[in-house]
Amino acid sequence: MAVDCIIFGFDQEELKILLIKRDFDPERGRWSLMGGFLQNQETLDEAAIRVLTKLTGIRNIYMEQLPAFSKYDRDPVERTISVPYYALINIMEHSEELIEEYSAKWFSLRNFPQLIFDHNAMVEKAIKRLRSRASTMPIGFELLPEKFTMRQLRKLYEAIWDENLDKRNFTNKVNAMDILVKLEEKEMETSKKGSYLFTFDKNKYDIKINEGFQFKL
Amino acid sequence: MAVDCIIFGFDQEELKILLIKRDFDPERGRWSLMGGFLQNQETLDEAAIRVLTKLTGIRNIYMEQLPAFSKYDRDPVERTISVPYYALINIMEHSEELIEEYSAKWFSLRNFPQLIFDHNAMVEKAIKRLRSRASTMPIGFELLPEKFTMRQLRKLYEAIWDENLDKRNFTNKVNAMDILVKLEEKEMETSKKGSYLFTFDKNKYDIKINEGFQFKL
DNA sequence: AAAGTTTGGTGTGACAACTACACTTAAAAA
DNA sequence: TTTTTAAGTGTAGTTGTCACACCAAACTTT
Repeated sequence: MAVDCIIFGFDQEELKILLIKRDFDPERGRWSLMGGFLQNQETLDEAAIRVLTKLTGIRNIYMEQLPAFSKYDRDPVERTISVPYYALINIMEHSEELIEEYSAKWFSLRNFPQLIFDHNAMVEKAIKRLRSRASTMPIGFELLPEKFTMRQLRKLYEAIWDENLDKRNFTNKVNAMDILVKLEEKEMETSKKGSYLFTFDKNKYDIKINEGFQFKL
Repeated sequence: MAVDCIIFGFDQEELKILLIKRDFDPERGRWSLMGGFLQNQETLDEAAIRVLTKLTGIRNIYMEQLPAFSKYDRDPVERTISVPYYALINIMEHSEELIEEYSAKWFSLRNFPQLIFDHNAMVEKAIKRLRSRASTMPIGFELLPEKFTMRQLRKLYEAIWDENLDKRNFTNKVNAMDILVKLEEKEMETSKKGSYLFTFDKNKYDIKINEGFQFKL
């Protein structure tokens, strides 16, 4: 039993995945998802957390289990059933050292290499799941820094769904949900005028959920 | 590695699950889900199909995998990771003989016994998944006979979501999707006037899906 | 044969949500 | 001072959703 992690990040207005270059057999030298075998007394979730932290150095990563891949010859060495997890991280927080240690690299989702075994299929499934989850759960914020602009948020959703979104409608929808806090602070990098920063108010969100609110984008 | 099946049926305007009374150890005599161990060269899906057919006698059962249960001591005998599958069957088609062979019984979802291990949690997860799937995919028909009345369809969704639905709005919504065929035939059991029978037009549905249609109830 | 009972079948108006769409503002750069 | 760039904002038209009530058909009862 193994777990494999599809690690998503968001940078340069693009979705990225973190892949490792294998320096071990089989398939040494090829690109693959970061994975690991299930250990004694460990749940699958725990194994995934272990693998994720090992590669990124981050704790408390958002992740979700996907359906298992179980074809008996999917791994040529020995029968391995792999449970994929997709994970969302703030790409700025990962540890450069660890990434180097594992010869890992961020790839744009639009253009990444062929992976070993059935890992490409796992990535496909992960994207699909991410797309549908992002519509109904506030998981997008996991991919952004603590403070973010409306533009970043919109570009993120455009990247996830691979479609353009109307600026005003998007802002209106997000504001209508009333789960963000608009800060005094402005971000001055991407424009001369500067744009206000927001944070996700998890507390307020939880309260609203209890009152029957439903996230929807 | 094992699979466990949450088998749903619909009868008497109620959702039911099919449970077996174990005549083997451990937990002999208690109620549980029907399950089985993964065999050589078999995928998890194939294992689930095998288990489902063994108990119901039906082939081509709709089923979907749920996240694995992997606590290391969930099974007291030996470490077993179990992948639950929920399945939807037309309750009229199951084989009475097989059910007897396995001392299986249909229970109302509103009132079924404590199950072994973590099986109750599996049922919980299955219900949740069924509820959300039923909103966006035409899987309800799997629980009904080939020909069904509007009332049956509505009562089914009322049972799945555990809420009352307005008769006219439901009919309007379903008709607006235009994926059912209204037959000449009437069903005369439940009313004096008789009510028209419908079938799900899978073909038409597939065509509409390709054109961008999205099932929604 | 008339009245009663039961379930089937149908339409509309009010309200909410969604979509398309364009100009002004702030600040830095030229 | 002008130009450039992205930020920020509102509305009208349309579509979808929801609440809601009566007549029809056929059998049962008296």
